[in-house]
Amino acid sequence: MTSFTKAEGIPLYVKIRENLREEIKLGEYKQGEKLPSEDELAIKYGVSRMTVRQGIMDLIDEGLVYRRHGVGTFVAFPHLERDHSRLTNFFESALKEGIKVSAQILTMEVIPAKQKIAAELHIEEGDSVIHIKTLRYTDDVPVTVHDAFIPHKLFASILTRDLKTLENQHLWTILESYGYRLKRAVQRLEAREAGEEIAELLNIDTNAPILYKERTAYADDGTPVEFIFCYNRGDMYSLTVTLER
Amino acid sequence: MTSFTKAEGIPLYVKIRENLREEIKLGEYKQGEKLPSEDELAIKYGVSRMTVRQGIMDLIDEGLVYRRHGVGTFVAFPHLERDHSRLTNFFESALKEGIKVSAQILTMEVIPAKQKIAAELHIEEGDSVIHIKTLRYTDDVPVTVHDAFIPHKLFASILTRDLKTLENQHLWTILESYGYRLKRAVQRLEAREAGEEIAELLNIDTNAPILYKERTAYADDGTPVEFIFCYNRGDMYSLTVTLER
DNA sequence: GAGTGGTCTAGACCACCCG
DNA sequence: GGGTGGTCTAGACCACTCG
Repeated sequence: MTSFTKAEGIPLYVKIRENLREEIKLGEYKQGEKLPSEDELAIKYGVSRMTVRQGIMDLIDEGLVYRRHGVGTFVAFPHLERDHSRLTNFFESALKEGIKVSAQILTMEVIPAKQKIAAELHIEEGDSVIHIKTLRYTDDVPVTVHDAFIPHKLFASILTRDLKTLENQHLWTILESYGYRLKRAVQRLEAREAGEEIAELLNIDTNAPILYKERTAYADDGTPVEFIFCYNRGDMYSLTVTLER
Repeated sequence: MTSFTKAEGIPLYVKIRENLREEIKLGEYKQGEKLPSEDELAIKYGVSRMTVRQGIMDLIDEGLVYRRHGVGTFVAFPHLERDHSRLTNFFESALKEGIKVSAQILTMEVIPAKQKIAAELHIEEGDSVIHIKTLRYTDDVPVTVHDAFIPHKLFASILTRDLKTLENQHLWTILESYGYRLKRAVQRLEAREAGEEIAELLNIDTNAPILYKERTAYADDGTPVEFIFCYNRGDMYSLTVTLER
Protein backbone atom coordinates (compact mmCIF):
# COMPACT_ATOMS: atom_id res chain seq x y z
CA MET A 1 0.00 0.00 0.00
CA THR A 2 1.59 3.20 -1.22
CA SER A 3 -1.33 5.38 -0.24
CA PHE A 4 -0.75 8.98 -1.21
CA THR A 5 -2.16 11.92 0.63
CA LYS A 6 -2.48 15.42 -0.64
CA ALA A 7 0.41 17.43 0.75
CA GLU A 8 2.88 20.16 -0.14
CA GLY A 9 0.50 21.46 -2.78
CA ILE A 10 1.51 18.80 -5.28
CA PRO A 11 -1.56 17.34 -6.98
CA LEU A 12 -2.15 13.65 -6.43
CA TYR A 13 -2.23 12.85 -10.12
CA VAL A 14 1.23 14.38 -10.51
CA LYS A 15 2.60 12.26 -7.68
CA ILE A 16 1.03 9.16 -9.18
CA ARG A 17 2.35 10.00 -12.63
CA GLU A 18 5.87 10.52 -11.33
CA ASN A 19 5.68 7.41 -9.17
CA LEU A 20 4.68 5.33 -12.19
CA ARG A 21 7.37 6.95 -14.31
CA GLU A 22 9.93 6.11 -11.67
CA GLU A 23 8.78 2.51 -11.36
CA ILE A 24 9.00 2.10 -15.12
CA LYS A 25 12.45 3.62 -15.21
CA LEU A 26 13.58 1.30 -12.44
CA GLY A 27 12.28 -1.65 -14.40
CA GLU A 28 9.55 -2.65 -11.94
CA TYR A 29 7.34 -2.68 -15.00
CA LYS A 30 9.29 -3.79 -18.03
CA GLN A 31 8.86 -2.84 -21.65
CA GLY A 32 5.73 -4.36 -23.13
CA GLU A 33 4.51 -5.38 -19.69
CA LYS A 34 1.00 -4.65 -18.45
CA LEU A 35 0.52 -2.15 -15.67
CA PRO A 36 -2.02 -2.86 -12.94
CA SER A 37 -5.53 -1.95 -14.01
CA GLU A 38 -6.89 1.47 -13.21
CA ASP A 39 -9.04 0.02 -10.45
CA GLU A 40 -6.04 -1.65 -8.87
CA LEU A 41 -3.96 1.50 -9.07
CA ALA A 42 -6.80 3.52 -7.54
CA ILE A 43 -6.83 1.14 -4.58
CA LYS A 44 -3.04 1.03 -4.36
CA TYR A 45 -2.72 4.80 -4.22
CA GLY A 46 -5.89 5.30 -2.22
CA VAL A 47 -7.45 7.66 -4.77
CA SER A 48 -10.37 7.53 -7.14
CA ARG A 49 -10.05 6.04 -10.56
CA MET A 50 -10.43 9.38 -12.36
CA THR A 51 -7.35 10.63 -10.57
CA VAL A 52 -5.32 7.65 -11.69
CA ARG A 53 -6.50 8.20 -15.25
CA GLN A 54 -5.42 11.81 -15.21
CA GLY A 55 -1.90 10.77 -14.29
CA ILE A 56 -1.73 8.00 -16.88
CA MET A 57 -2.99 10.34 -19.60
CA ASP A 58 0.17 12.42 -19.31
CA LEU A 59 2.36 9.35 -19.67
CA ILE A 60 0.46 8.34 -22.79
CA ASP A 61 1.04 11.77 -24.33
CA GLU A 62 4.73 11.30 -23.65
CA GLY A 63 4.72 7.91 -25.31
CA LEU A 64 5.92 6.14 -22.17
CA VAL A 65 2.88 3.89 -21.99
CA TYR A 66 -0.03 3.02 -24.26
CA ARG A 67 -3.52 1.68 -23.75
CA ARG A 68 -5.66 -0.93 -25.46
CA HIS A 69 -9.36 -0.64 -24.76
CA GLY A 70 -10.55 -3.79 -23.08
CA VAL A 71 -7.03 -5.13 -22.65
CA GLY A 72 -4.90 -2.96 -20.44
CA THR A 73 -2.19 -0.34 -20.10
CA PHE A 74 1.30 -1.29 -21.19
CA VAL A 75 4.82 0.08 -21.06
CA ALA A 76 5.88 1.24 -24.54
CA PHE A 77 9.17 0.10 -26.02
CA PRO A 78 11.66 2.84 -26.73
CA HIS A 79 12.26 5.69 -24.38
CA LEU A 80 12.57 8.12 -27.21
CA GLU A 81 13.35 11.62 -26.15
CA ARG A 82 10.69 13.98 -27.33
CA ASP A 83 12.89 16.89 -26.31
CA HIS A 84 13.67 17.84 -29.85
CA SER A 85 10.05 18.29 -30.80
CA ARG A 86 9.59 20.61 -27.89
CA LEU A 87 10.20 24.29 -27.76
CA THR A 88 13.75 24.22 -26.55
CA ASN A 89 16.36 26.79 -27.25
CA PHE A 90 19.80 26.72 -28.72
CA PHE A 91 21.57 27.04 -25.38
CA GLU A 92 19.58 24.36 -23.58
CA SER A 93 19.85 21.69 -26.23
CA ALA A 94 23.49 22.26 -27.14
CA LEU A 95 24.55 22.47 -23.52
CA LYS A 96 22.76 19.22 -22.79
CA GLU A 97 25.02 17.59 -25.34
CA GLY A 98 28.08 19.10 -23.77
CA ILE A 99 28.81 21.48 -26.60
CA LYS A 100 30.30 24.87 -25.87
CA VAL A 101 28.06 27.55 -27.29
CA SER A 102 28.30 31.30 -27.54
CA ALA A 103 26.61 34.15 -29.35
CA GLN A 104 27.58 37.53 -30.65
CA ILE A 105 25.02 40.23 -31.36
CA LEU A 106 25.91 41.93 -34.63
CA THR A 107 23.03 44.39 -34.82
CA MET A 108 20.26 45.60 -32.58
CA GLU A 109 18.04 48.22 -34.16
CA VAL A 110 14.50 49.48 -34.41
CA ILE A 111 13.14 49.46 -37.95
CA PRO A 112 9.76 49.67 -39.68
CA ALA A 113 8.35 46.23 -40.41
CA LYS A 114 8.44 45.03 -43.98
CA GLN A 115 5.34 43.40 -45.38
CA LYS A 116 6.30 39.79 -44.66
CA ILE A 117 7.43 40.46 -41.12
CA ALA A 118 4.35 42.55 -40.36
CA ALA A 119 2.15 39.75 -41.62
CA GLU A 120 3.91 37.16 -39.47
CA LEU A 121 3.76 39.32 -36.34
CA HIS A 122 0.15 40.41 -36.94
CA ILE A 123 1.06 44.10 -36.99
CA GLU A 124 0.79 46.80 -39.67
CA GLU A 125 3.43 47.25 -42.33
CA GLY A 126 5.69 50.07 -41.14
CA ASP A 127 5.04 49.47 -37.43
CA SER A 128 8.23 49.44 -35.39
CA VAL A 129 9.97 46.15 -34.83
CA ILE A 130 13.18 45.38 -32.98
CA HIS A 131 15.69 43.59 -35.21
CA ILE A 132 18.44 41.60 -33.56
CA LYS A 133 21.04 39.96 -35.77
CA THR A 134 23.12 37.34 -34.04
CA LEU A 135 25.98 35.07 -34.95
CA ARG A 136 26.07 31.84 -33.00
CA TYR A 137 29.06 29.62 -32.41
CA THR A 138 29.49 26.05 -31.25
CA ASP A 139 32.96 25.26 -30.01
CA ASP A 140 34.03 28.65 -31.33
CA VAL A 141 33.03 27.83 -34.92
CA PRO A 142 30.38 30.14 -36.42
CA VAL A 143 27.41 27.94 -37.31
CA THR A 144 24.28 30.05 -37.45
CA VAL A 145 23.15 33.53 -38.42
CA HIS A 146 19.89 34.66 -36.80
CA ASP A 147 17.72 37.58 -37.82
CA ALA A 148 15.11 37.99 -35.10
CA PHE A 149 12.22 40.44 -35.23
CA ILE A 150 10.01 41.23 -32.23
CA PRO A 151 7.18 43.76 -31.96
CA HIS A 152 8.50 47.02 -30.54
CA LYS A 153 5.17 47.78 -28.90
CA LEU A 154 5.33 44.70 -26.69
CA PHE A 155 8.99 44.63 -25.80
CA ALA A 156 10.35 48.17 -26.12
CA SER A 157 12.25 48.05 -22.84
CA ILE A 158 14.39 45.21 -24.12
CA LEU A 159 16.42 47.93 -25.81
CA THR A 160 17.57 49.19 -22.44
CA ARG A 161 19.31 45.92 -21.71
CA ASP A 162 22.99 45.29 -21.93
CA LEU A 163 24.07 43.51 -25.11
CA LYS A 164 26.22 41.12 -23.10
CA THR A 165 23.17 40.08 -21.08
CA LEU A 166 21.17 39.49 -24.24
CA GLU A 167 23.95 37.40 -25.72
CA ASN A 168 24.02 35.10 -22.74
CA GLN A 169 20.39 34.12 -22.51
CA HIS A 170 17.89 33.07 -25.05
CA LEU A 171 15.44 35.67 -26.32
CA TRP A 172 12.57 33.46 -25.23
CA THR A 173 13.62 33.63 -21.61
CA ILE A 174 13.44 37.38 -21.91
CA LEU A 175 10.11 37.40 -23.72
CA GLU A 176 8.65 35.19 -21.00
CA SER A 177 9.82 37.61 -18.35
CA TYR A 178 7.35 40.01 -19.93
CA GLY A 179 4.51 37.68 -19.03
CA TYR A 180 4.04 35.90 -22.36
CA ARG A 181 3.77 32.13 -22.09
CA LEU A 182 5.46 30.75 -25.15
CA LYS A 183 3.38 27.86 -26.36
CA ARG A 184 4.25 26.93 -29.91
CA ALA A 185 6.39 27.85 -32.84
CA VAL A 186 5.88 27.17 -36.52
CA GLN A 187 9.04 26.54 -38.51
CA ARG A 188 9.55 26.36 -42.23
CA LEU A 189 12.69 24.61 -43.42
CA GLU A 190 14.51 24.63 -46.73
CA ALA A 191 17.91 23.77 -48.15
CA ARG A 192 19.58 26.70 -49.91
CA GLU A 193 22.91 27.93 -51.13
CA ALA A 194 24.62 30.22 -48.68
CA GLY A 195 24.91 33.36 -50.79
CA GLU A 196 27.55 36.02 -50.29
CA GLU A 197 26.61 37.65 -47.01
CA ILE A 198 25.98 34.43 -45.10
CA ALA A 199 28.99 32.71 -46.65
CA GLU A 200 31.21 35.48 -45.39
CA LEU A 201 29.81 35.43 -41.87
CA LEU A 202 30.03 31.65 -41.60
CA ASN A 203 33.34 31.47 -43.44
CA ILE A 204 32.13 28.97 -46.05
CA ASP A 205 31.74 28.81 -49.85
CA THR A 206 29.09 30.97 -51.48
CA ASN A 207 27.31 27.93 -52.87
CA ALA A 208 27.68 25.74 -49.78
CA PRO A 209 24.39 24.19 -48.58
CA ILE A 210 22.56 26.01 -45.80
CA LEU A 211 19.66 24.79 -43.71
CA TYR A 212 17.39 27.80 -43.95
CA LYS A 213 14.70 28.21 -41.32
CA GLU A 214 11.88 30.69 -40.79
CA ARG A 215 10.18 30.56 -37.44
CA THR A 216 7.26 32.33 -35.83
CA ALA A 217 6.79 31.87 -32.08
CA TYR A 218 3.41 32.31 -30.43
CA ALA A 219 2.23 32.86 -26.86
CA ASP A 220 -0.59 30.64 -25.64
CA ASP A 221 -3.21 33.27 -26.46
CA GLY A 222 -2.01 33.18 -30.04
CA THR A 223 -0.04 36.43 -30.02
CA PRO A 224 3.01 36.18 -32.27
CA VAL A 225 5.99 37.37 -30.25
CA GLU A 226 8.95 36.60 -32.49
CA PHE A 227 9.75 35.98 -36.13
CA ILE A 228 13.19 34.87 -37.24
CA PHE A 229 15.18 34.00 -40.31
CA CYS A 230 17.90 31.52 -39.52
CA TYR A 231 20.81 30.34 -41.67
CA ASN A 232 22.59 27.20 -40.47
CA ARG A 233 25.77 25.66 -41.85
CA GLY A 234 24.65 22.48 -43.60
CA ASP A 235 27.67 20.45 -42.58
CA MET A 236 27.57 21.49 -38.92
CA TYR A 237 23.92 21.67 -38.06
CA SER A 238 21.10 19.19 -38.05
CA LEU A 239 17.67 19.46 -36.62
CA THR A 240 15.58 16.71 -35.07
CA VAL A 241 11.82 16.97 -34.79
CA THR A 242 9.10 14.58 -33.72
CA LEU A 243 5.81 14.36 -35.51
CA GLU A 244 2.77 13.02 -33.72
CA ARG A 245 -0.47 11.58 -35.00
CA MET B 1 -30.73 25.46 -23.86
CA THR B 2 -28.81 23.22 -26.21
CA SER B 3 -29.07 20.18 -23.99
CA PHE B 4 -27.23 17.21 -25.45
CA THR B 5 -28.19 13.67 -24.88
CA LYS B 6 -26.06 10.64 -25.44
CA ALA B 7 -26.98 9.13 -28.78
CA GLU B 8 -25.53 7.50 -31.85
CA GLY B 9 -22.57 6.36 -29.82
CA ILE B 10 -20.84 9.72 -30.03
CA PRO B 11 -19.45 10.74 -26.64
CA LEU B 12 -20.94 13.87 -25.14
CA TYR B 13 -17.57 15.55 -24.74
CA VAL B 14 -16.93 15.11 -28.44
CA LYS B 15 -20.25 16.71 -29.31
CA ILE B 16 -19.55 19.58 -26.95
CA ARG B 17 -16.04 20.03 -28.31
CA GLU B 18 -17.31 20.12 -31.90
CA ASN B 19 -20.17 22.41 -30.97
CA LEU B 20 -17.76 24.87 -29.38
CA ARG B 21 -15.39 24.60 -32.33
CA GLU B 22 -18.25 25.36 -34.67
CA GLU B 23 -19.44 28.35 -32.63
CA ILE B 24 -15.92 29.75 -32.62
CA LYS B 25 -15.57 29.23 -36.35
CA LEU B 26 -18.88 30.98 -36.94
CA GLY B 27 -17.72 33.89 -34.84
CA GLU B 28 -20.26 33.47 -32.03
CA TYR B 29 -17.24 33.75 -29.77
CA LYS B 30 -14.66 36.06 -31.27
CA GLN B 31 -10.89 36.02 -30.97
CA GLY B 32 -9.77 36.99 -27.49
CA GLU B 33 -13.31 36.74 -26.17
CA LYS B 34 -14.20 34.81 -23.04
CA LEU B 35 -16.21 31.65 -23.33
CA PRO B 36 -18.94 30.93 -20.78
CA SER B 37 -17.53 29.45 -17.59
CA GLU B 38 -17.36 25.69 -17.18
CA ASP B 39 -20.34 25.79 -14.81
CA GLU B 40 -22.39 27.72 -17.33
CA LEU B 41 -21.45 25.37 -20.15
CA ALA B 42 -22.30 22.37 -17.98
CA ILE B 43 -25.79 23.80 -17.45
CA LYS B 44 -26.17 24.83 -21.08
CA TYR B 45 -25.33 21.37 -22.37
CA GLY B 46 -27.03 19.56 -19.50
CA VAL B 47 -23.91 17.64 -18.53
CA SER B 48 -21.52 17.60 -15.59
CA ARG B 49 -18.62 19.99 -15.41
CA MET B 50 -16.02 17.24 -15.84
CA THR B 51 -17.53 16.39 -19.19
CA VAL B 52 -17.29 19.99 -20.33
CA ARG B 53 -13.65 20.09 -19.22
CA GLN B 54 -12.82 17.00 -21.21
CA GLY B 55 -14.11 18.63 -24.35
CA ILE B 56 -12.33 21.92 -23.73
CA MET B 57 -9.05 20.14 -23.03
CA ASP B 58 -8.91 18.94 -26.63
CA LEU B 59 -9.43 22.47 -27.93
CA ILE B 60 -6.60 23.70 -25.73
CA ASP B 61 -4.26 21.07 -27.12
CA GLU B 62 -5.17 22.29 -30.59
CA GLY B 63 -4.44 25.87 -29.62
CA LEU B 64 -7.97 27.02 -30.45
CA VAL B 65 -8.63 28.29 -26.92
CA TYR B 66 -6.56 28.93 -23.82
CA ARG B 67 -7.27 29.14 -20.12
CA ARG B 68 -6.22 31.44 -17.31
CA HIS B 69 -6.68 30.03 -13.84
CA GLY B 70 -9.11 32.20 -11.92
CA VAL B 71 -9.98 34.23 -14.99
CA GLY B 72 -11.63 32.19 -17.70
CA THR B 73 -11.36 30.39 -21.00
CA PHE B 74 -10.69 32.48 -24.09
CA VAL B 75 -10.59 32.09 -27.84
CA ALA B 76 -6.97 32.19 -29.04
CA PHE B 77 -5.96 34.49 -31.85
CA PRO B 78 -4.64 32.75 -34.94
CA HIS B 79 -6.20 29.64 -36.34
CA LEU B 80 -2.83 28.20 -37.13
CA GLU B 81 -3.00 24.89 -38.85
CA ARG B 82 -1.14 22.26 -36.90
CA ASP B 83 -1.49 19.88 -39.81
CA HIS B 84 2.15 20.11 -40.71
CA SER B 85 3.31 19.00 -37.30
CA ARG B 86 1.12 15.97 -37.53
CA LEU B 87 1.95 12.68 -39.07
CA THR B 88 0.57 13.31 -42.50
CA ASN B 89 1.77 11.74 -45.66
CA PHE B 90 3.05 13.07 -48.92
CA PHE B 91 -0.16 12.36 -50.80
CA GLU B 92 -2.50 13.87 -48.24
CA SER B 93 -0.67 17.11 -47.72
CA ALA B 94 0.19 17.79 -51.33
CA LEU B 95 -3.27 16.91 -52.54
CA LYS B 96 -4.75 19.26 -49.98
CA GLU B 97 -2.82 22.04 -51.67
CA GLY B 98 -4.08 21.01 -55.07
CA ILE B 99 -0.74 19.75 -56.30
CA LYS B 100 -0.60 16.80 -58.64
CA VAL B 101 1.60 14.10 -57.16
CA SER B 102 2.82 10.77 -58.36
CA ALA B 103 5.39 8.18 -57.42
CA GLN B 104 7.47 5.61 -59.19
CA ILE B 105 9.01 2.64 -57.43
CA LEU B 106 12.57 2.17 -58.64
CA THR B 107 13.53 -0.80 -56.49
CA MET B 108 11.83 -3.25 -54.19
CA GLU B 109 14.14 -5.83 -52.69
CA VAL B 110 14.89 -7.84 -49.57
CA ILE B 111 18.35 -7.23 -48.17
CA PRO B 112 20.22 -7.83 -44.92
CA ALA B 113 20.04 -4.79 -42.61
CA LYS B 114 23.16 -2.70 -42.30
CA GLN B 115 24.19 -1.59 -38.85
CA LYS B 116 22.49 1.79 -38.85
CA ILE B 117 19.21 0.51 -40.22
CA ALA B 118 19.19 -2.41 -37.81
CA ALA B 119 19.72 -0.05 -34.91
CA GLU B 120 16.90 2.23 -36.00
CA LEU B 121 14.48 -0.65 -36.51
CA HIS B 122 15.51 -2.45 -33.30
CA ILE B 123 16.50 -5.60 -35.12
CA GLU B 124 19.80 -7.46 -35.51
CA GLU B 125 22.37 -6.50 -38.09
CA GLY B 126 21.88 -8.83 -41.02
CA ASP B 127 18.18 -9.45 -40.36
CA SER B 128 16.08 -9.15 -43.49
CA VAL B 129 14.57 -5.79 -44.35
CA ILE B 130 12.45 -4.74 -47.28
CA HIS B 131 14.02 -1.86 -49.17
CA ILE B 132 11.76 0.28 -51.35
CA LYS B 133 13.34 3.03 -53.39
CA THR B 134 10.89 5.56 -54.76
CA LEU B 135 11.05 8.64 -56.91
CA ARG B 136 8.30 11.15 -56.19
CA TYR B 137 7.02 13.82 -58.51
CA THR B 138 4.92 16.91 -58.02
CA ASP B 139 3.36 18.22 -61.19
CA ASP B 140 5.50 15.71 -63.09
CA VAL B 141 8.78 17.17 -61.81
CA PRO B 142 10.96 14.75 -59.81
CA VAL B 143 11.37 16.26 -56.35
CA THR B 144 12.19 13.54 -53.88
CA VAL B 145 14.10 10.28 -53.67
CA HIS B 146 12.99 7.95 -50.87
CA ASP B 147 14.84 4.95 -49.50
CA ALA B 148 12.45 3.17 -47.18
CA PHE B 149 13.35 0.19 -45.01
CA ILE B 150 10.78 -1.92 -43.17
CA PRO B 151 11.31 -5.07 -41.12
CA HIS B 152 10.75 -8.13 -43.27
CA LYS B 153 9.54 -10.14 -40.31
CA LEU B 154 6.57 -7.84 -39.71
CA PHE B 155 5.53 -7.06 -43.25
CA ALA B 156 6.74 -9.90 -45.48
CA SER B 157 3.47 -10.19 -47.35
CA ILE B 158 3.84 -6.65 -48.66
CA LEU B 159 6.11 -8.21 -51.26
CA THR B 160 3.15 -9.99 -52.79
CA ARG B 161 1.48 -6.71 -53.64
CA ASP B 162 1.37 -5.13 -57.03
CA LEU B 163 3.91 -2.32 -57.53
CA LYS B 164 1.25 -0.09 -59.04
CA THR B 165 -0.84 -0.45 -55.89
CA LEU B 166 2.12 0.40 -53.71
CA GLU B 167 2.87 3.48 -55.78
CA ASN B 168 -0.61 4.84 -55.35
CA GLN B 169 -0.96 4.73 -51.61
CA HIS B 170 1.34 5.74 -48.84
CA LEU B 171 3.37 3.06 -47.13
CA TRP B 172 1.84 4.08 -43.81
CA THR B 173 -1.64 3.21 -44.99
CA ILE B 174 -0.33 -0.23 -45.78
CA LEU B 175 1.56 -0.62 -42.52
CA GLU B 176 -1.59 0.32 -40.61
CA SER B 177 -3.54 -2.34 -42.47
CA TYR B 178 -1.26 -4.79 -40.64
CA GLY B 179 -2.64 -3.57 -37.31
CA TYR B 180 0.11 -1.16 -36.32
CA ARG B 181 -1.17 2.21 -35.11
CA LEU B 182 1.36 4.75 -36.29
CA LYS B 183 1.83 7.22 -33.50
CA ARG B 184 4.97 9.25 -33.96
CA ALA B 185 7.97 9.74 -36.17
CA VAL B 186 11.36 11.22 -35.41
CA GLN B 187 12.96 13.15 -38.25
CA ARG B 188 16.48 14.43 -38.58
CA LEU B 189 17.02 17.19 -41.13
CA GLU B 190 20.13 18.52 -42.81
CA ALA B 191 21.13 20.57 -45.82
CA ARG B 192 23.52 18.75 -48.15
CA GLU B 193 24.85 18.80 -51.65
CA ALA B 194 23.03 16.46 -53.99
CA GLY B 195 25.87 14.19 -55.03
CA GLU B 196 25.97 12.27 -58.28
CA GLU B 197 23.29 9.63 -57.88
CA ILE B 198 20.63 11.96 -56.48
CA ALA B 199 21.51 14.75 -58.90
CA GLU B 200 20.94 12.43 -61.80
CA LEU B 201 17.60 11.15 -60.52
CA LEU B 202 16.34 14.64 -59.75
CA ASN B 203 17.91 16.16 -62.84
CA ILE B 204 19.84 18.87 -60.97
CA ASP B 205 23.46 19.92 -60.46
CA THR B 206 25.73 17.68 -58.42
CA ASN B 207 26.34 20.41 -55.86
CA ALA B 208 22.76 21.73 -55.72
CA PRO B 209 21.36 21.96 -52.18
CA ILE B 210 19.23 19.08 -50.95
CA LEU B 211 17.04 18.91 -47.88
CA TYR B 212 18.15 15.59 -46.47
CA LYS B 213 15.85 13.80 -44.06
CA GLU B 214 16.13 10.64 -42.01
CA ARG B 215 12.96 9.43 -40.42
CA THR B 216 11.99 6.60 -38.11
CA ALA B 217 8.28 5.91 -37.64
CA TYR B 218 6.94 4.17 -34.54
CA ALA B 219 3.68 2.42 -33.66
CA ASP B 220 2.04 3.42 -30.40
CA ASP B 221 3.59 0.52 -28.53
CA GLY B 222 6.98 1.86 -29.55
CA THR B 223 7.78 -0.65 -32.29
CA PRO B 224 9.76 0.98 -35.11
CA VAL B 225 8.00 0.09 -38.34
CA GLU B 226 9.82 2.17 -40.94
CA PHE B 227 13.13 3.92 -41.45
CA ILE B 228 13.76 6.14 -44.46
CA PHE B 229 16.39 8.28 -46.06
CA CYS B 230 14.86 11.08 -48.06
CA TYR B 231 16.48 13.50 -50.51
CA ASN B 232 14.42 16.55 -51.43
CA ARG B 233 15.20 19.20 -54.06
CA GLY B 234 16.09 22.31 -52.10
CA ASP B 235 14.43 24.71 -54.51
CA MET B 236 11.19 22.75 -54.77
CA TYR B 237 10.58 21.41 -51.32
CA SER B 238 10.07 23.00 -47.95
CA LEU B 239 8.89 21.47 -44.75
CA THR B 240 6.78 23.07 -42.06
CA VAL B 241 6.74 21.76 -38.51
CA THR B 242 5.21 23.00 -35.30
CA LEU B 243 7.04 22.80 -32.00
CA GLU B 244 5.08 22.76 -28.77
CA ARG B 245 6.04 23.57 -25.25
C1' DG C 1 -18.47 -13.93 -18.47
C1' DA C 2 -14.65 -11.57 -16.52
C1' DG C 3 -11.58 -7.95 -16.87
C1' DT C 4 -10.27 -3.86 -18.90
C1' DG C 5 -10.44 0.95 -20.36
C1' DG C 6 -14.04 4.89 -21.99
C1' DT C 7 -17.48 7.91 -20.54
C1' DC C 8 -20.20 10.38 -17.22
C1' DT C 9 -22.32 12.18 -12.86
C1' DA C 10 -23.24 15.41 -8.99
C1' DG C 11 -21.32 16.94 -6.04
C1' DA C 12 -16.92 19.03 -3.13
C1' DC C 13 -13.03 21.98 -1.79
C1' DC C 14 -9.08 24.58 -3.24
C1' DA C 15 -6.06 28.15 -5.68
C1' DC C 16 -6.04 32.01 -8.35
C1' DC C 17 -7.39 36.62 -10.06
C1' DC C 18 -9.97 40.72 -10.03
C1' DG C 19 -12.30 44.95 -8.56
C1' DG D 1 -15.94 38.44 -1.89
C1' DG D 2 -17.32 36.50 -6.05
C1' DG D 3 -16.16 34.20 -10.10
C1' DT D 4 -13.10 31.31 -12.36
C1' DG D 5 -10.46 27.16 -13.37
C1' DG D 6 -7.75 22.97 -10.86
C1' DT D 7 -8.25 18.91 -8.39
C1' DC D 8 -10.71 15.07 -6.50
C1' DT D 9 -14.37 11.71 -5.06
C1' DA D 10 -17.25 7.44 -5.15
C1' DG D 11 -19.73 5.79 -7.49
C1' DA D 12 -22.21 4.22 -12.36
C1' DC D 13 -22.85 2.13 -16.90
C1' DC D 14 -20.95 1.14 -21.42
C1' DA D 15 -17.71 -0.83 -25.10
C1' DC D 16 -14.13 -3.64 -26.10
C1' DT D 17 -11.23 -7.89 -25.90
C1' DC D 18 -10.22 -12.42 -24.77
C1' DG D 19 -10.53 -17.14 -23.52
